Amino acid sequence: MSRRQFSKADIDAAKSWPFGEARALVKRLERAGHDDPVIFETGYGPSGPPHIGTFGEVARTTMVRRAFELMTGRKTRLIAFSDDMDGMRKVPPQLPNQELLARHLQEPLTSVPNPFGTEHPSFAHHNNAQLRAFLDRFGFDYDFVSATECYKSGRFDETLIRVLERYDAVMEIILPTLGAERRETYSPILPISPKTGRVLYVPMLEIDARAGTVVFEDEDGERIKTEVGGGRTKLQWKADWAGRWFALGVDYEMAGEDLTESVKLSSRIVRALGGEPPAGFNYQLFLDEEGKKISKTKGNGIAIEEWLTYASPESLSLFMFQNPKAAKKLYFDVIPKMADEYLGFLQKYPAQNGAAALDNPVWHIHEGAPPADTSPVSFAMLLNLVSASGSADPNVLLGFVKKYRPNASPAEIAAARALTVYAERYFERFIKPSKMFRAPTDAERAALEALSARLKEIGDDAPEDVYQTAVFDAGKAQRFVNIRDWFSGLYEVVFGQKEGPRMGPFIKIYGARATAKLIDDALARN
RNA sequence: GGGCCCGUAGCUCAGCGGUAGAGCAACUGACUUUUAAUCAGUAGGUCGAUGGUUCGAUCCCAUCCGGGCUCACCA
Repeated sequence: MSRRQFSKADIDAAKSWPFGEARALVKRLERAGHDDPVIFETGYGPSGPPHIGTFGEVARTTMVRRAFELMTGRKTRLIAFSDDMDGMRKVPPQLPNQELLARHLQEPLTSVPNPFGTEHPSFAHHNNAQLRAFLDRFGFDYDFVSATECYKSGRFDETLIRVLERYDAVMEIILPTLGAERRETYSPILPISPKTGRVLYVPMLEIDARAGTVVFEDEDGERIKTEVGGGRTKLQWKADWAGRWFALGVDYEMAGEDLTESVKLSSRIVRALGGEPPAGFNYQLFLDEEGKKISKTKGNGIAIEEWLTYASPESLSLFMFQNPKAAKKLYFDVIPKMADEYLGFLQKYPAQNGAAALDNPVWHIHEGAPPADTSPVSFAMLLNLVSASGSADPNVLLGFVKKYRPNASPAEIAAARALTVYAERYFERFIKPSKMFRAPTDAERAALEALSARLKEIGDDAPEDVYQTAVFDAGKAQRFVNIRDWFSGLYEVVFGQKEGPRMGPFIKIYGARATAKLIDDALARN
C-alpha cells in the first residue's frame, strides 16, 4: 500500500469524474453550508439480495467520497440506508415459505417473518444482514441505517411533523404526477394499523401539525387519531426519499438513470420541507451483449457472483469506474479485458505523478492507496498457460510465471497466484469446452510414442534444452516435411488446440513423466 | 410524442476551443532448434450526420439520425 501526497494544483487538475462530482458537491456545500461530517448516502431495498448494481453504486459513491476527502480534507460518512419499513406488496416468487409470507402482505418488511430459517428476526433483517456481509466482504466503509429504526426511535419524528407543516406544499408537488385514481387516496404519510400491523394506503382525514397527529380510517373502519412519530406512520413513495435526505442531512447520493424523475421530484419536495437536495448524478443502467436492458427476471447479463468467479473485485470496480454515464454492456467477454486493464493501470501507477496518478482508475479503486505489488503476468497470459498446459495446478502455472519473469518478487508471485484461481475457472467454463482433440496421423503417432518413451527415459531432472532436443529429435526421426507440422500436430493431438507452449520449458516445469502421460493419454483416446 | 442521458480507432475508454490519444486486438520484423512469451515497429478514425457561432470546433449552439431510461400502477 502506498498513499501519496498531492498538491492542490494536482487535485485541481484531476479530471476524472469522481473529482468532477466532488467539485459539484463542494459547490452544494457552499450553498447549504454545514458542519462535518459530510453525508454520502446509498439506498437499498431489502426485498431481495444485494446484486451487482448494489456493488456499483457503493463503489462509485465511495470513489466520489475519497476524491472529496482529498480535495477538502473534510470528514465524511457513507450511510447505507435500508428501506426496510416498506410494506411487502407482493411475495417475491423465488422465496421459500410462500404461504407463510402471503399471510403477512402489506406489513413492513421488518415485521414479515424470516422465510429463510436464519437467525434473523424478520425477512428484512435477513436481507439487511446480507447487505452488510456483502459490503464488508469488499471492505467498504459505511454506516448501516435501517428505516424501521429511524421511524421507531423517533429519529424521523421531526421530519414527519415537518411534512405535516408543509402538507399542502408537498401535496401540490406530488399530486400532478399521479393518475386520477391514485390522487384520491394518496397521502405522503402512511399509518401503520395498530390492529393488524399493516401499512395502510389510505388518505389522511385530518392532520394537526402542531400536535403532530393525523386521523385515518383503520382497516375495520374505525377512525383513529395517532401521533405520526415513533414508528406509528411512515412516509410513502415519492416523499420518503426527500424525507430521508432532510432527516439525515444527505449531501450526496447517486441513482440509476431510471430514477431520474424521482430525483427531480424528491428535490422539489425536500426544498418544500426547507432542505437542500443533495448533489449527485444519474448513472446509466447496464446492457447485455445485444444492448438490451439487463433484468433480473430475464437473467441476461452477469450476476456479481459470476463476475467474481472469474475475476477480482478490483476488476469489477474498474468496470464501475469507467464511463458511468454511458450505458455499458455487461457480459462475459468484458471480464478478462477488465482484469487485464486493471493490471495495466496498476503497473502504470508508480510512474505517474500528480493529476495523472489521481486520474488513474486504481487510485479510485483502492481509495487512494493502490498496492505496490502486482502480478507480473497478465490474466490473458495465465489463460494461455492454463489452456496450453491443460493444467490449472497453481504450482505448474507459477512455474511458468517464474520462468517468464525470473526477477519477480515473492509479492508479485503471490499476486499472480491469486489470479490463477480465476484463470482456472475461466478456462473450465470458456476454453476447455472449445478444445478439439484430433487423431494423430501415423507419422505423428510414431513420433509421439517415441517422444513419450524418450521422456520416461530422461526422467524429470534434465535441463530444459535436453527436453527441447528430444522433441525435435522425435519429429526429425519421422521426416516431417516442415518441422512446424510436427509441432502443430503435437498441439492438436495432445493439447486439443492449434497453439501451445514452448515444449522444452513446458516439460521441465510440468515434468517429463507427467508430459509422457499426457501423450500416452492422447494416444489412448484414438 | 415530451423530458433526461449516451454516440471518439475492431473492442474498452481518455481528451472537451488550437492541426486526434492510450490499452487491448490486428499486421510486420527481430529473437527463440515452435506457432507461447519478449522486444521493436506499422497500420487503423471526414471524433453519429448536417447547419451555425468563432481567426479556429471532437469540444459551444441548433436540428436530425441511432441507442438507452422515463412519463398509469408498483417501488
